[in-house]
Amino acid sequence: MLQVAFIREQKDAVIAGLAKRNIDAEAMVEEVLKLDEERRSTQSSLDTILAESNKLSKEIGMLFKTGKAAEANELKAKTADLKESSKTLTEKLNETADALTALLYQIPNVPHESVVAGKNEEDNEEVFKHGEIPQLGENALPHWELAKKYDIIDFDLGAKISGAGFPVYKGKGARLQRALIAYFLDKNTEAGYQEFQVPHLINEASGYGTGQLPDKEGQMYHVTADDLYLIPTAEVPVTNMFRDTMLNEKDFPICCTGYTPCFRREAGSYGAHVRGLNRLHQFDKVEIVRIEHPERSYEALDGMVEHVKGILEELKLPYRILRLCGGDTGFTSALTYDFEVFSTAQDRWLEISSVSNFETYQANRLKLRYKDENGKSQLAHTLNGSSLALPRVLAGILENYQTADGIEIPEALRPYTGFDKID
RNA sequence: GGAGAAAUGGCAGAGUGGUCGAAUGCGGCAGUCUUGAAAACUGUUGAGGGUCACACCUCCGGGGGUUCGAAUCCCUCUUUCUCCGCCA
Repeated sequence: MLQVAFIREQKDAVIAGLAKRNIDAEAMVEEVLKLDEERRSTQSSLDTILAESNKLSKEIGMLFKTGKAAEANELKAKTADLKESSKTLTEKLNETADALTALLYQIPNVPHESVVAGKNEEDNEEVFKHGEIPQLGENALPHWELAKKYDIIDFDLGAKISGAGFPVYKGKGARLQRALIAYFLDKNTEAGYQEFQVPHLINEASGYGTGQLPDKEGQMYHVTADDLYLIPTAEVPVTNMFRDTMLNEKDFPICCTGYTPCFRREAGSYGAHVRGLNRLHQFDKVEIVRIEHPERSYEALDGMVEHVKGILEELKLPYRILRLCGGDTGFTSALTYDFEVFSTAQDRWLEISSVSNFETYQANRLKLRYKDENGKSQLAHTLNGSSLALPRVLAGILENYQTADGIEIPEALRPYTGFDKID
């Protein structure tokens, strides 16, 4: 969430920034400032009462110690009023603070200055494009047909044991998937990211920490018996490792990578555009997460973008990079670049990575701070990106590498698959 | 799942109702000494709110309670450890 002090000092910039998301934030911002004002004045009144009450308690203690019980009891009587008003004020303080927090949870991050105003994906800016789109001719098949033809992914079998959106990978399909995971993890660790294996179920506090809760509650699978959520992305457990953490400047940068399955309910998503691997309830993803010094986070974001570019170029997949417009940028993000691979047989771009800088938005919820050179604690910046989301990369490979008699395996993956063709 | 023990500052570890935000040690930082370093010595060193700055308030795993007063007593939750049971 945004810091109240930031809203107070940069009110106009906050409103102008949120306008790029098509949000008229003026009323919310005014309400935040009002609640904050109220919170502080209530706190101050309460402090005065508590100070008085602490003073009396100490005096009572001294009196008892020196054997003046009568005087002590006299003072005791005086504390009753203080107690009553401190109780009332505490209640009011809690109400105000809760209302303030609840409101702050509803305000998304302020977009970076480079982000353009826009409503939806149509307003995103293409900032980079690379690779030749292969000419496959009339007989090119979409990946779900290829999956059937070569018997490498079985959607019906998954539907039988779980439901739609839970594919079963078979044989060379399963092996290709495993190869991609290993390949991505190796690329990431070579680039200096430390590998982690993290829990796939998270508690409520973690959901709040990275911003999935409360606003995306419906997107996650909720295991009610134990009040845990299935992770929608490794971002959640990985970033939450740093919840309630005080870092030193020399700890930066912190670079993590991890492979996890991801679970998303994707309620209400049906139709042709979600066919095959395009949108799933369970999919695999290798994620990179960075914790950065605020002054270097955009440099880090660029570095992450370059890193993902390197992988896609090694896989020789045609791709483009979009800088998301205000309306399409995720709730918690200040700046997001989406990577899309061109899926030849479907004749459309598929999002395969999303690289974001959250600045202090997550860190504020997470209480993820560091000590600056003056010994003052400051919020760190958090970033993350996919490198990469498996199903659509797989779709891209199947479709772009198909030939009349099989699917070629990209050169870079062959050491991992152990075969160079699916046929 | 059953029985018991525990949770204190970056770490270790005192503290069982009243000048305790918390002894002590280690670590960190600054200084003295040294050509420099180490060692030794001296000082300093938790977080949040609040203030121009002080004052002041809150925090001893989380939440609630008792009390004029709680790190200390009670309830509850979570986590860790030991023993038993079950188990990939």
